[in-house]
Amino acid sequence: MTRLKRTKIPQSVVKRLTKYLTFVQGLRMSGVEWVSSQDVADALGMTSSTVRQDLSHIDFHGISKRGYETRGFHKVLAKVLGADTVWNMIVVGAGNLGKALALHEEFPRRGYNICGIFDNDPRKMGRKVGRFAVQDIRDMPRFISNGKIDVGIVAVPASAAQSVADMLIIARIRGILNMTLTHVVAPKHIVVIDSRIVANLFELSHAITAAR
Amino acid sequence: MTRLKRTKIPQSVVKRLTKYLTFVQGLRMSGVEWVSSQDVADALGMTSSTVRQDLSHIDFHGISKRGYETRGFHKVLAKVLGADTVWNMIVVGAGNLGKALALHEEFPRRGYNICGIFDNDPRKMGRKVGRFAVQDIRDMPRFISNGKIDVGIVAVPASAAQSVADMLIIARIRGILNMTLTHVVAPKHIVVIDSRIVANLFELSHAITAAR
DNA sequence: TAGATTGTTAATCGATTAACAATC
DNA sequence: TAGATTGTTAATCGATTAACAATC
Repeated sequence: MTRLKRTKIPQSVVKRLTKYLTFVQGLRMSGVEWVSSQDVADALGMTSSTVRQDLSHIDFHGISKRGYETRGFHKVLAKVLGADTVWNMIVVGAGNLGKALALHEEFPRRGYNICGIFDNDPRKMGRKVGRFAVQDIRDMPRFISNGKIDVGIVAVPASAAQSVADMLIIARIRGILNMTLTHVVAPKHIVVIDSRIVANLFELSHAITAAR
Repeated sequence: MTRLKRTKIPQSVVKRLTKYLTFVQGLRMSGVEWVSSQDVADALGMTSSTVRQDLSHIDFHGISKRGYETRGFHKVLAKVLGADTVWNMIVVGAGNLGKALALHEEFPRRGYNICGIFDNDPRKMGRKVGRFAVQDIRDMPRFISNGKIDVGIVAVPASAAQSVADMLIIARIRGILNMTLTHVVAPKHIVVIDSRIVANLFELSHAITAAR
């Protein structure tokens, strides 16, 4: 039974672990059984030193001359990232983005189950999004406590982001995926991760502009 | 006329500039005319030192005792991030996520215009996504060169990500927004920014798990 | 065995924070 | 003026890379 290490893994390392997970999963699907730190580094554009240093945060070991067994590698990465368990999520905001996320097959395929979608617009309530009917946001707190919901995805207009986050926090959600541009404030026992697509577009247009 | 500085701005700084832009835009909308580095830091959960250090990369200056004028601050951030110009984008992949992105009002509102959506599935071709008909991916290269397309959003299954990216690269796209989990390889004159929502979910479930 | 590759320590590099003189 | 706040230099902190002994 693989045990997690006590020490906190830096966020920079966690971000790379998500890349390793995807890469190693691909290798397994191709039937590759062993991979070296250099292989990983080459595929993902980094140094083998970084790969080995990152793995030192994890209770998993390679073998000299052979590298890492993909099976165990994949398994431990999934465990460390929480990708080996099932998570219950709700989507708040039934606009185009919220609806798409509620329908995104990739999430349940990976154990991130959508359990409901909420909005505050009465005209949207009851409308079907796949197998879900849009629910009144006022029913959200009860839904969270009844359904053991772990994660709330915030896909509302920026102006409503903080108040929706506050509702989620009061309802004792464990984590928030913030899809809005707004910075969301939360007590530190609640995890907030930003997934701000427009901010990524800013980064992109900056880099294009800056390239000469 | 505001001039951009010569030196390259570190990516860590650029990421924070996107937060400043959103925050300062909100201030302007509320009619606030001046903001101090401490105000920004408090709102976004960082130190005032970081804010001032970040601004040293930019050709914009505050005034002792008053801080920064929001109008100029907003303007220079928009300029540095390329948010003050119009960008032409296409979406590749007409699944739920691709369709939602093609419909996302936030993008054109901010100058990131969707110009078309492509897929390789003949059953999807011709179908309407808002005002767009899904086009054959084989017509993509010509569309890019004819339409002065700057950015390609890759919203296809992970297995197709690299080959789609290669098509975009050959067609001389300037930047790629990668929505898939896969690492995308590109020559260094092509900007690739990852916006991997599932990876953000991994980060989230890791953090929830790691919190004791 | 010989040599490839790990795991870890040490060196380097970069990013964040602290401190403070300049200044409005 | 007095004091708040900038801009920048220096100090600290953390992350990445290099190097190499251990080892399979």
